[in-house]
Amino acid sequence: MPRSFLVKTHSSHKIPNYGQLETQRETKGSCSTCGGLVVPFLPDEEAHSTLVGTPRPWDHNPVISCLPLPLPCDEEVRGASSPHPLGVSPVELGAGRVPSAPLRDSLNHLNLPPLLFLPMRWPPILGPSGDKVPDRLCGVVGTSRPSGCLECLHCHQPCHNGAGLTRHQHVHSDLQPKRLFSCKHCAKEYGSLGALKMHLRTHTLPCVCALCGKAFSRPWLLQGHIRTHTGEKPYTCSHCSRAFADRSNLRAHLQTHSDVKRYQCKRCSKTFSRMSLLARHEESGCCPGP
DNA sequence: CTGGGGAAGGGGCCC
DNA sequence: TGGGCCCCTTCCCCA
Repeated sequence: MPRSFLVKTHSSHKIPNYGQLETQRETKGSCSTCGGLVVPFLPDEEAHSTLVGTPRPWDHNPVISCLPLPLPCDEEVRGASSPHPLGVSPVELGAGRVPSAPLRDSLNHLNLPPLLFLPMRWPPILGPSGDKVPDRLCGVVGTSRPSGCLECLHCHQPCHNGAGLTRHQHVHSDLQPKRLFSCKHCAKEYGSLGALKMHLRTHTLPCVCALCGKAFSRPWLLQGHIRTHTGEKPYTCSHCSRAFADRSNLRAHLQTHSDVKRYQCKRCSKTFSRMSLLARHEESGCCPGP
């Protein structure tokens, strides 16, 4: 497929609105860790089976912010929903914080586990000294001890505060199921939401050239593209003084000056300056497959 | 067919 | 957490 097809022009593509996602997270009064949106709590299967209908330590000291629940639809928010798996109503869950339909759709497409949005009417969480625990500590899975400090649910290690508990629980990272964030546009999966967000840019192409309208996933790609308009070539070969707009192209060019080519055909030992040249060589029949 | 330049895509790392 | 940067790779085109 010609790569030109991969580049969406401004005229043919709606300008992506990343602000839509961002503004959804700026709602005041929500958890600053998850933005009231996406801190999935993933109990293992056993924990999940005991979770439903069974009082847990955090029922009384909800140090966790988000429980695995379906994304509520507007109807559910208004209280016309079916019984909740945890036996609580959307109102009890503080479902006043509900993402917009487009955002909800986006989140659902991310194949995230079902989420709950941060309850707004929970009583303040009190720390060891009786002070209110800041919102930033929510998302930590733990329970309070009689002494007032927090305790790890995995090994009962006492921690003085939520941050300490968070740090401690990194040692249990192998107990957490590995989560994958799936792209709604393609089948790719990523280990973090940040990586997925980065990938999503390759679909939305938010960086648009003001001169020709071509769109790119990242600003520096656009920067490199603009050089094709300006003719700027900041990367100069020290051997032949030839200049390039792209550092990688200079690197490839430097290979042409090298006596030793990096890529060698396993069959005929011929060497090539680029992998693509070697691949083409092999495809042309030097190394026929079995 | 081959070598090489140009342009661009995308993951990872660092600040 | 996001942006910038690095690096590698891929694809197209031309000599």
